[in-house]
Amino acid sequence: MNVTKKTLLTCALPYANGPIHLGHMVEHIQADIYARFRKSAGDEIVFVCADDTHGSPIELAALKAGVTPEAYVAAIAVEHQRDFKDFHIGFDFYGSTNSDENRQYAELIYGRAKEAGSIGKKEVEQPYDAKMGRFLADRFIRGTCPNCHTPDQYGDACEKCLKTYSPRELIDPRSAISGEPLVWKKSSHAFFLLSKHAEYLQTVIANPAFMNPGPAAQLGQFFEKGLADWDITRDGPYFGFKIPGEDNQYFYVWLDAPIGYIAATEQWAKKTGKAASALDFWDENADAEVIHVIGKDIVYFHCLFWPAVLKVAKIKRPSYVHIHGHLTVNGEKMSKSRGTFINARPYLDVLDPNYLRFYYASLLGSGPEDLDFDLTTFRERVNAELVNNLGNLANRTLSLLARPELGKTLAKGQTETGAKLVNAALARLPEIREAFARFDHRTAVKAILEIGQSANQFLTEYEPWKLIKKDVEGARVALTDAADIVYLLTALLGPIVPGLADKLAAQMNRPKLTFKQLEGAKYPLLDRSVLIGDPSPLINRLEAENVSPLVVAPAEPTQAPAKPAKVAPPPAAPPGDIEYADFAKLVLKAGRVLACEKVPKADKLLKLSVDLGEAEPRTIVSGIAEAYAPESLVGKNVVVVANLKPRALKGIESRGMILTAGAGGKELVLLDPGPVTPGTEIR
RNA sequence: CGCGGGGUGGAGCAGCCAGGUAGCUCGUCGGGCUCAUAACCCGAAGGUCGCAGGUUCAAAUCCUGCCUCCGCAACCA
Repeated sequence: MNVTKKTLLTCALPYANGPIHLGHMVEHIQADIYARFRKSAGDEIVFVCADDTHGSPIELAALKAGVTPEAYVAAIAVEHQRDFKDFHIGFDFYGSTNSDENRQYAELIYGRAKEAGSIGKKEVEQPYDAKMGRFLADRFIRGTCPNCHTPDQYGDACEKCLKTYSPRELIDPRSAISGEPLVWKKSSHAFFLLSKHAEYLQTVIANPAFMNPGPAAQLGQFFEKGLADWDITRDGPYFGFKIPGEDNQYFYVWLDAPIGYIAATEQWAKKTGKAASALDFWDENADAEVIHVIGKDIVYFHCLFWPAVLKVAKIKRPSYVHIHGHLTVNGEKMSKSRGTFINARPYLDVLDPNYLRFYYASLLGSGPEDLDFDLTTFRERVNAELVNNLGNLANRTLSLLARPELGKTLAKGQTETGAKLVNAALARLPEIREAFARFDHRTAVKAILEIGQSANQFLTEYEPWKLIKKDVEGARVALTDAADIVYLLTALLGPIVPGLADKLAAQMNRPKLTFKQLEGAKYPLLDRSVLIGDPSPLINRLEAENVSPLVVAPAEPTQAPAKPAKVAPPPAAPPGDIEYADFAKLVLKAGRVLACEKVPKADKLLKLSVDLGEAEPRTIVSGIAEAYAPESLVGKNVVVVANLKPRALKGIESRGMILTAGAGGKELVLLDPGPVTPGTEIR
């Protein structure tokens, strides 16, 4: 990646059907750090993003909410932008894929792909709801299982006998939306002929300057199987752009979503006048770089489809795709049922964004590894490194200088020891620059911490708090040298925690430094004739009670999202309190385990026979096999939800649910109702 | 043989791609300092770098095999 050219930087477009969460922030914070660093270094870089607004999930969500899709995504856009702004994400522009600019570029690109012979037509026959006038995805189809004849099963698999099939095999298939019988309808779809570009794509992804070799190797399997052509048509009703020359057909959302990068650039150009058009960056021959920052889940789209589409459309392909890992919370995937799904807004309600920015920066390397958000680690790391090392350095230095004896005045002279201290810090700049430039933010953080430590050591050595009692000028000299390092931190911390860098600069009563200024600089950095300002603690320590509200009480599981395949998993608003009447619906009973065995070919399931004081023992399948050996359960008393709708698991009908406490997997204990008669109701 | 990622002092991680001093945060123990946000500074204890082979003057790092853990997917009502 050539860092001297003007650069366009993008984040993946968040899908406009749910709020921004801390997983999104991993991406946006690391990209923002990169953008701020490049700007501080004097490079020309434009940072854009947009909401991804099209597709069936949004169309149907709007339908359900009783608003137009346009109104639906407009409301989400306001929330998204507020969340990003409050995390200090400094976009130059934040747009929407539902824009005129995006339509124009989508049509342009489609037209050029067609001219280039990369669009094919194919007749496809799909399930159709005649009453609603719409084609149906498998999950919107219900019917009787062709294998076991259980009624009301999904279009692709039976929950009872677990056989998978195609909707065509279903007996009496109906639309889940209207209940109307399914019909099959033919439709002619446009396909992007990806298979024609296999050779080109293989050379693109093999270039280590284009993408990380790990994910590139994973893409290799697609070439082995042969690249599948890509259906880019969706029949109406659909929320998206109509395909030119077609009646009721739209571009598939994944076609126009990345084109949103170009459209957002165009919108930025129009708004600011800083470029004639998006083509200043995106033209095949433009003297510019395009960098995408994406999660490892959407590598396929960005590294295979997208370069091929751009090539046939004669548009510049990205020079670098930076792939990052996902966020885990307490070592596991974020989970609503465990209360570890943390949205951006609830975080902002309780904590300063700089804590999270710093924490992420301290963990982010240049590879695609996941990173973990653990409340204790988060708190300790932020306290030790940001608050104690750096924040406290600034505070102890400035508050001494602000004492009446010194009167906020800096020393005039220079010292050898000061020169040594400051020049040693300046000598680290090339390494810090290189780290930021390859998104290796944690290496930069480490170097910055070492600079902070050097100044703390310096203060311990010269003890200005002692000197001030007998040699006021000596104290002033030592503190002035330390303050040079504090001032230097305004530049180094700027990309990572911009809010704190600004605050620090204000306390020093002068503008914050840029990387560019720093790179030509030598000791002394401070203009000695300017007084410092009023010091105060830069940022407070995090106590356990500050962070504990982040992990909320487990929310009730929402309806299972069938196929979450988009950029952003859509978190629904957590339900509030329930009525007593809802609780009263539950029938909880004590049961005794009569027999227990492992379910074959299932790691987590045990099949139990439980006496509930009824005529027959119940068969219950429970996901506790990792925590309990089957034989250890026989004779135990357990708490059972007795009136849960029966459900087939691995082909066995489970009639009830056994209650446990704990995170799941191995960390899980059975609730014990005590020595009561089987069948005793629990209230 | 499904795909992928790990196994480094008590905990969590970096170092591995470009072999040559085992590093960081927390914790433990001892000391210093007392300006600062119970902070800062110094020192100590503690590691067969999962196991076994191989390459090499030299392996945490490269190669081979094995063990093991964790994600994803299929079963957590």
